[in-house]
Amino acid sequence: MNIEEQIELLMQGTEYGDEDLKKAMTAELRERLIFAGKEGRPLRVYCGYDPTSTDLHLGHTISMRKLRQFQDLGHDVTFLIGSYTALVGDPSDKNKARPILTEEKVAENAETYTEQAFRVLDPVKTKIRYNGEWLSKLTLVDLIRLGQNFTVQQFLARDNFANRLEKGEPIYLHETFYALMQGYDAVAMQTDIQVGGTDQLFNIIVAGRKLQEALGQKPLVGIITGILPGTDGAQRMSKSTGNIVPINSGANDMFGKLMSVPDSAMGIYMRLVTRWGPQEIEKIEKDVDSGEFHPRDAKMKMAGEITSIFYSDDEAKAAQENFIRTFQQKEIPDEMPEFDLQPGQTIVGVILAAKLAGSKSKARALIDQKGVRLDGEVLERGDAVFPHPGVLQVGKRRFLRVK
RNA sequence: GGGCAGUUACCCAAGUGGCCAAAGGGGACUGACUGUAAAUCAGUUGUCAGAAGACUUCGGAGGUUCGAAUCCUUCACUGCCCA
Repeated sequence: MNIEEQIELLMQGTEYGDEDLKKAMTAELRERLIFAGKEGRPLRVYCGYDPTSTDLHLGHTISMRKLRQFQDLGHDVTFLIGSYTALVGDPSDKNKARPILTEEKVAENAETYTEQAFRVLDPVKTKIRYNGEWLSKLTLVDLIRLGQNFTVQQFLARDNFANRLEKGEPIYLHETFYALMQGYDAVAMQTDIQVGGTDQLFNIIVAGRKLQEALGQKPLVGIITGILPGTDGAQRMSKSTGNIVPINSGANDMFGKLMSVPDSAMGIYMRLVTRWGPQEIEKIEKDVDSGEFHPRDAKMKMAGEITSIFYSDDEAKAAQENFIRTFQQKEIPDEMPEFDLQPGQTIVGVILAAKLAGSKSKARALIDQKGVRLDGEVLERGDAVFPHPGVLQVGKRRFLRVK
């Protein structure tokens, strides 16, 4: 791959919110790549992760995909665990202050986090470091010196702070430390390239670069990846909005969730999550536009590609077949949870016991709405004794084999 | 430290003594339509009861009243202004 092709790939799916900034970063990236080629030294690339949760979803993997692209091009990638920054809680992606985690919890989370991350990254080529390594050594004086590089106005200009200020919501002082700490990470690792989401724009472009410059280093190049919308296609994928595609919930589930993503979000999913490069993606989009490729089939291809990143190719293929059978041909899926019927148990009782509804009222409502079927027959009376063993379907996608 | 305002269901938000299980919106769920897409239409959304109805809920605790989300006291939390 020549330099321009590398740049095209590495800038795929980036989002700077400002053309000039993007141009500047592209130019600096080019400069670095040329430099690296001449010196014969790989670029030092990192992305930081706060192990605040352990259930990773597709949104978490975007920056990992980007790191992987650097890895595949032979660069030196560090997976930085924000053991110390997690203690503060990043204000960037929330409009509320985050609860502070304990050190034990952070260590515990880090383990499951990296294990999942290595489905995207190359484990052999990845360095893992913890930012507590250097942040724990900073003294109050050091912190004050770091703080001298920034003004309060710069912080207040950030979207999430400005919003909260306007809405009259609290902004805690310690939240402003976060950017300083992250900027110092870049200094401590003598970073060439830092990868992060648009929510990290300030932390990367302002804090990291400024501190490096102040401390006599060449300011890093920020690769700012776009935000992945959730399965609703609109809001950012996040656990609290409930629109996530978890990476650990099985191939069938992943495939199905990806198929439920609106068409409008396909482009960004392809750019941010798949292993495909710019040419492949453009071809798919062109064929869909011209009507040669049915959007549904394009989405299936995408869902298959993504599923096979996290599971084996065979599992991905099986998930696709299962999807076609269940939803396109309306047959029952080959795998579903099982339930042992107790004598005398009512229909509502079974739904409740199998946790297909949260309360009796909800279960009754589902039955009233004709949302409950047994072997394809709509069940009318919830209080009746469960008629006979069979496949119970609640809503469109929940199945239960009652024995 | 002082003054003022606020805290309502998953979220936003109306409600200022009975007609309040609590308007409206969002979200979620179900059905129709479909490509399990989007859009659209109809419905559901505290718990229990087959219906009538009963019970628990409006930041926490206590009180006034026949009756409180609404009034009083107190505590906690948040914001704004002043220092």
